[in-house]
Amino acid sequence: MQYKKDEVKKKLLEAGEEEFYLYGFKDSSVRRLVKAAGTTIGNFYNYFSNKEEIFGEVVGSELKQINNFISSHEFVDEADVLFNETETTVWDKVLSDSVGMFMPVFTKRFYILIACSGGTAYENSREQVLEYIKTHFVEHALENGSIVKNIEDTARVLAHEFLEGILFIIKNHGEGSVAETLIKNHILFFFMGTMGILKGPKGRDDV
Amino acid sequence: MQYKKDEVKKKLLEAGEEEFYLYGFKDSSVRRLVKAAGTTIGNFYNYFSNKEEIFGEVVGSELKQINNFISSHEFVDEADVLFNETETTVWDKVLSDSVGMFMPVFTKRFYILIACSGGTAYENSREQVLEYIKTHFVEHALENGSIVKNIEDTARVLAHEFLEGILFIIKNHGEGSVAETLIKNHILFFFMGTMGILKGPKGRDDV
Amino acid sequence: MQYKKDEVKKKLLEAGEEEFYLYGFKDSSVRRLVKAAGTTIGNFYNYFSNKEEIFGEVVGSELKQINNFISSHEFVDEADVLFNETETTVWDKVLSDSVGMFMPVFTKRFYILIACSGGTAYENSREQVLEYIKTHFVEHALENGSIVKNIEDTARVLAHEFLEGILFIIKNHGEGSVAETLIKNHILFFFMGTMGILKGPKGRDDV
Amino acid sequence: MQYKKDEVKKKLLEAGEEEFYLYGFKDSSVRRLVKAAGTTIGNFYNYFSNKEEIFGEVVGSELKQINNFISSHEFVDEADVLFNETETTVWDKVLSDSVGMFMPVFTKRFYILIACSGGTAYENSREQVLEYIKTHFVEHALENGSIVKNIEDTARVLAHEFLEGILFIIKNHGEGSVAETLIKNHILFFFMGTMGILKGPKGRDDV
DNA sequence: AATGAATGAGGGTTCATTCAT
DNA sequence: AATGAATGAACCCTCATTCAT
Repeated sequence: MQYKKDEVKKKLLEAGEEEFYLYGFKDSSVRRLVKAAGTTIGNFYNYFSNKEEIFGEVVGSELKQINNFISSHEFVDEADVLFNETETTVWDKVLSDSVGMFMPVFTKRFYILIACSGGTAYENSREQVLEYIKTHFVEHALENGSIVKNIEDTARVLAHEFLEGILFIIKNHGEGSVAETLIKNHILFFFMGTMGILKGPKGRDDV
Repeated sequence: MQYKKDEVKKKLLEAGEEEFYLYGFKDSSVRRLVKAAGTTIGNFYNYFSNKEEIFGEVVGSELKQINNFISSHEFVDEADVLFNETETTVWDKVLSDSVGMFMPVFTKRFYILIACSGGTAYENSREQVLEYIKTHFVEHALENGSIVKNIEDTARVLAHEFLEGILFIIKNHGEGSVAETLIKNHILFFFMGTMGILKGPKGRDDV
Repeated sequence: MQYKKDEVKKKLLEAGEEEFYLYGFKDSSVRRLVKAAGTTIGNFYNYFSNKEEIFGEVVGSELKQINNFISSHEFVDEADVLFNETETTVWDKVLSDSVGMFMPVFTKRFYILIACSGGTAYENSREQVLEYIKTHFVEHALENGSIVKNIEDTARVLAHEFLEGILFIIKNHGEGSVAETLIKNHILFFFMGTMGILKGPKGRDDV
Repeated sequence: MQYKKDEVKKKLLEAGEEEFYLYGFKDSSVRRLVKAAGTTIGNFYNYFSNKEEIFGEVVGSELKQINNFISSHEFVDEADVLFNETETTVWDKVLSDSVGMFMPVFTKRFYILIACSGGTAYENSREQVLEYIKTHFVEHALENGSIVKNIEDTARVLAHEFLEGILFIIKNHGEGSVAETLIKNHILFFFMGTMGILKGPKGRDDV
């Protein structure tokens, strides 16, 4: 009976993904999960030693991908291009070229990792991503000599906002082309706003 | 009236506030709540007929305040001033004058009402506030002849982002003067970004 | 504030009567009772030391009355008249004359004592009344030389039936004139049936 | 299927039968029930989704049997024979022949269904059976031109009495041969009494 | 006398997890 | 590998009763 082993595990992971996505880890139910996967509670524990473990397997690869992404500095490099580009009309074009690079990160499982991991060992992932966004935002902000008060705290707020925008888009528009457009708008908005409050109104240096 | 009635009810409400704030309504525990309040389960039900009722008493006045605020159109009027002000240097001043008006709304209990009410009759509050923000954002956007794609969906994303920014500030900075500064920055950021993507780069109409 | 003491107690007893009548002792609620009486839980315990005590005061006098009735042999004497009357056409008249004598016993509180006392010290009242009915039924039955099998057990069944008929009438028709008619019919039915199975079909001795 | 599944379910149903029989549905306790069945609360909910479900499984087949019985009109046909038989000496013989037909209906679970179902979806069963008995009683009564006052109400009283007699026999004598004798006597008593008050004393029409 | 706050046991039910089969 | 029965703690809530005021 074991020849379908991988398939069962796959179904459990898929059902787990949906379960955690819909209810969050805390309010997820193993009973409901296994029912959706078409197997039984007992068998569930042949594949995972507890509820947290399957959560880890659902989001684990996502976490690696994020870490890879972060350490590759791809995003930072793109941001550099935008920040250093004074001619804002170019932004739209640059974004269109590079947003496709970010999209593979912004998946349903990314959403689960960040927004549904409360009560697990992964619940600090959000904080890590937040810190990453904030750090690079602050770096650029300081480089550009912002005169904004509470720059550190404001950076955290904006980082949070940025992240929440992404999560909202994933949640409501999945991973399709509409999502891509919205994320492009979102990033554009974010840079516009950032430029605005860091460099001053109109995004110019002369203020 | 018994000797400690008001005091105990106050303690219960405070403990409830903290409980709902930390765990959300769904994952809150009456046992933990009453323990924190220094009383017993049985006594809890002398003050509230069920868990949802105490939640209602914690956030009820908040909801009224929000509704008053929304129907007063104060925020909309302020937004009008900002949107119609082409000289962006004025924005900072206008905001400094008016942000104090919004602050009384942005309380911890506002946070609970919006972010911790899942499972209660109040869980649609978030959607209402979101809709309110979106509606007025879209109105102005359309007035200003935006060329952004998916304006409706983008509006929802931005509305969500705006709300999340506020909630984040409340969660991390309470209701003090730092919070006020952050909210000012946040709103400024939001308008800068909005102007940017609606009117085009540099906030000008000529693009 | 004590000048209305008796009145409060009276209201409690009335509310108790209704409470026990509607829900029975076990499922009765002191909270509901005191609410109906227009007073408070605390005050209730100034008048009665516990739930069973008020039950006792509601049905106590009833119990005495029944005991008086039983020891007075009024019912037995009437039954004698009927049993010894071979001309059954007279029964109706005899009953009409004597049923008024029984009616004061068949009150709402009698119903409560017999049918709603489960869980109290009074729950054996039913058994006592049953025994009383059975004893006098059996006495007459033996006197009349019944040939029925299991006369003792049958007597208990019939006694129970008789009692349940009375209780049903009280419950559904109160203590008015309709109730009186029904009780008359009921007793007539009971004697007819008793005569039938004890003396044989047609109530004659020759079978 | 697990090794003890059927056995445990059987024990639960037996314990449930006893629990409902002793305390009625409302005052029954799942904790007590599972203790008597030798299992745990948690396990109970592996077999039944709630307290009412096990009640349904205890009495469900009984309800079907009653409905079958009622719709088969067996009882009515037997009653016809008795009512139309003027020679009452035959009654005893007729009853002896037919009472065995009713016995399978008069079980402990029938008792539970009728007398212990308060608070469940089955609590109207008593009323249905009562109505059934009353209807057929009234039919015959009207056919025979009774002169009894309040025939409708009296019919309900007698129906109630009849039913209570049966329940009492089940409660006190189980389902054995003694019960059969008592039920025979009970039905005989019932017909004797009915004939008596409907047709007049001595069961004749000439009064 | 009157108030109602306080207590804690018990109500039905859900849960993740263990383990015998 | 697969099944689902078994466990017990925890969930929200109701109850009769006590006692400080």
